[in-house]
Amino acid sequence: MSKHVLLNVLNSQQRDAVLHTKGPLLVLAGAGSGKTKVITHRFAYLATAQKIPPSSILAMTFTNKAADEMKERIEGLTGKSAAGLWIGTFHSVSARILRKKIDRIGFSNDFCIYDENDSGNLVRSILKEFKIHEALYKGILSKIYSLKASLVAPEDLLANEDSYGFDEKFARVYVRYQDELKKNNALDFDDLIMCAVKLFEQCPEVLQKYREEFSHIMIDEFQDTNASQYRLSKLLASKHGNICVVGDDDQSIYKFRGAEVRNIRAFMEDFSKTKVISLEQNYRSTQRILDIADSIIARSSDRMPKKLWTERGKGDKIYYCVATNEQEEARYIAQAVKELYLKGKYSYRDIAVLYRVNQQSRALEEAMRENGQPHRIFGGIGFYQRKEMKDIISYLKLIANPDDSVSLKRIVNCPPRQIGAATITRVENEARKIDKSLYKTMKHILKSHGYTASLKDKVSLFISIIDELIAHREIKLPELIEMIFEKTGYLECVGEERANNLKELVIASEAKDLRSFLDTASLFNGLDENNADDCVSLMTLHSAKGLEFPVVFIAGIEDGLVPHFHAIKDPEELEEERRLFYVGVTRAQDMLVLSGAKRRRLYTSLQEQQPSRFLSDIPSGCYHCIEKRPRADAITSSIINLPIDLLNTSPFAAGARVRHPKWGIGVVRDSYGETDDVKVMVNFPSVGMKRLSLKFANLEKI
DNA sequence: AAACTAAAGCTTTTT
DNA sequence: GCTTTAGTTT
Repeated sequence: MSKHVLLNVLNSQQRDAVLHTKGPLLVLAGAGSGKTKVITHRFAYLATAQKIPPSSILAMTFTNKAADEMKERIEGLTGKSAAGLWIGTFHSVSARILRKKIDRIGFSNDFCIYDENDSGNLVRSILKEFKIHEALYKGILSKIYSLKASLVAPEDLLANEDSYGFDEKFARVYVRYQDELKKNNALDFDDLIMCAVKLFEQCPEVLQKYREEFSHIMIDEFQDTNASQYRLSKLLASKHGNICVVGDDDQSIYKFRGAEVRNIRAFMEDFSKTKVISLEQNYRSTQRILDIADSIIARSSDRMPKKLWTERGKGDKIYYCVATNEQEEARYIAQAVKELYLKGKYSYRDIAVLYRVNQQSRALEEAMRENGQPHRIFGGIGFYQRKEMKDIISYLKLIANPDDSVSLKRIVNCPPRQIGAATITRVENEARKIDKSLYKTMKHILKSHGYTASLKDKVSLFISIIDELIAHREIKLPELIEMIFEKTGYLECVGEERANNLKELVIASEAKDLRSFLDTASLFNGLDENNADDCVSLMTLHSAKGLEFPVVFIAGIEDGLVPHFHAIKDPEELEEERRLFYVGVTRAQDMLVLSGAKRRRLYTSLQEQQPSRFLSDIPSGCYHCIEKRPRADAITSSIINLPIDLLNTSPFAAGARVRHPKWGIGVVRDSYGETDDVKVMVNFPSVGMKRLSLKFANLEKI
C-alpha cells in the first residue's frame, strides 16, 4: 500500500501517531478509537516509507489473538508475509530470545515452559514435603507470581526479608520452588519475563545486540503491563528511545494480575520529551452509548482527561431491565435476542451477553437453550487445558526433556501401571538423596541392588516405553503422538469424546516440530476459535476487552456483581470495577441493554439485590427502564421496541394466512429482513414453525 | 490403587 | 447450589 493511501485513511491524531517515528510516543487510545489501526499503520509506515527493515521492529502485545490480528493486518498493508517478524506476546518474544541466550545466565537453552497447572503441582509437592497444608498452594502460588511480576527473585526476598513482610516459611517454599524449576530445566510464565530482564541486566553485550536489532519498539495495551514487562521494554528502548506505547488508563482492569496503570505516568517521566497523542474520536459506538460510558468513567478519580466523541449519531435507545430473579433476567435476554434475530437486522454473531462472574452464564445458557438460541460460552477450559491434552503434552514434554519431573509424575501412572502414590514417594525420596531428576533416579534404581523385583519391574516397564519414545523423538510429530497412543494404550483408557479431542491434537500438531509445538501448547490458550458459527457470545466482562459487537447485553448490573462484593471495601478495587463496567459498555456498537435482578441466588442464599451504585452516576434520561414481568410471550409482545424502519411492511406481515406448496396453509408469525430479502416465520399446523425466505418459498397469500 | 464420601471452596485471569 | 479436592474405605 502506498504511503499516500496509508496515511489517508487516518484522522489527524492517528496520522500524527504514525508519523512520529523518532523518540518516545505515548498514544492514549480511548475505546474504539482505532488503536490497532494506528499500530499496524505505523508498522507499515516504518517499513515502507521509512525503509526500516520489518525485522527491526519489535511489537509486543498481551494476547496471542491480538498478536495474530496485528500480523494479519500488517500483512494486508504491506503485502508481505509477517511470519518470522518480532510481533508477539511479551512471553513469546521473551521465550524466543531466551531460547538463544539463556545459557548466558546459567540455564539450558532447551528449557521447557510450565503453565499454571504445572507450577501448581510443583508448589503442592513442595508443600507436602514441607508438611504445610496443601490447600494453601493457590495463595502461595499467587504470592510467588506477584513477587516475580515485581522482579523479586528468591534471593532478593531472603536478602530483604523484613521489608516484604513474608514469613520465613513462605520464603523457603519460594526458594525451593525456584530450585526445583531449575532442576527440572523449566521456566514458569513469569520467569520468561524475569529471566529476559536478568539476561539483559547481567550480560550487557546481549542487551547491546538486541538494542541494535530492535531499532523501533511498539507496545499494545500498555496499561496492562506489570513491573517486569515495563522493565524489559525500558531496557530495550532506553538507548534510542524509539518506543511507542499505546494504552488506555480507563480500560485498566487487570490490576489483580499485577498490571500497573502507573506505568503510563512512569513512561512520561522515564522517557523525557515523550510526545503524547490522545485518540478521542470513537468509530465504534453511537452517541447514546458513549454518553453512558462517559457518565460512568467521568467519576473515576485520577484518570488522564479525555472525552470520546463520534460521528455516528445518537443511535438506538438504551434499555435497563429489572427482572425479579436471575432466571427471569436470563429469559428476558434470551427473548430479546430472539426478537432481534427475527427482525432480521442482526445475526446471532452480532450479539454478546456479558457478565461479571462465570457463574452467571448458567442461567443465561439455560434460557438460551430453552429458547433455541445458538450460543457459545467463552472462557471455559481451553483446548490445551483439558485433561487428555495435558496428559499427552506431558508425554511430549518428557520426551523432549526427560528431566521434567512434573510431567513425569503426571503421566507415570496414566494409563494405570501400578505406580501409585507409594511408589512415587519411594522414587522421590531416592531422587532427593542422589539429587537427580525422577527419570534419572528411575534409571539409577534399575541398575542398583536392594530394590524389590516388583518395583524394578514396574519402573522398567515405564522407562522402556519412555526410552523407546525418546529414541523416536525426531519423527514427524503426528506420528510421534500416534506412537504414544500405541505404546501406552492411552486411547483405550479414555472415553470416546476425549479420544476425539485427541484426534484434533494430532491435527494441530501437523507441520510443527516437537519444540515449537510444546511452546505453542504452553503459551497459547488453545485454538482461539474465530467463531465461524452464527452464535451469540457469552463471556465475562474481562474477556470482552478488545472486542466489539453491534448488540451488547450486560447482565447483573447490581451491587455485589457490578461492582463485585469483594471489591466494595477497597476504593481502588471499586475503581477497577467501574472501569470494568466502562469496558463492557464501550463494547457496544449500536445497541446496549443493561439488566439486573431483584433477587439472585448466590451460593447457598437467596439475596436481595440493589441496582448497581454505578447506575446512579448515569443521568436517568440516558436509558429506558423496563420491568420484566413473568410469562411474557416471546413473539407477540415486543420486549424491545425496535425503530420503525426495521419493521417490515410487506403483505406477508405477522398474522397473514399463507399457502405453501408442500406444507399447506399456515399463519405468518413474524417477518423481517431487508426489502429485497424478506424472511418470514410461518407456523404450519402440519410441520410447525418454519423460517422461509420470500424469494424462494413461493408463498401464496390467502 | 481405585472408588467412594465428606468437606471446602467459590471474582476477574491475556501468558 | 455445585464443583473440586481431600481423606477414607475396600
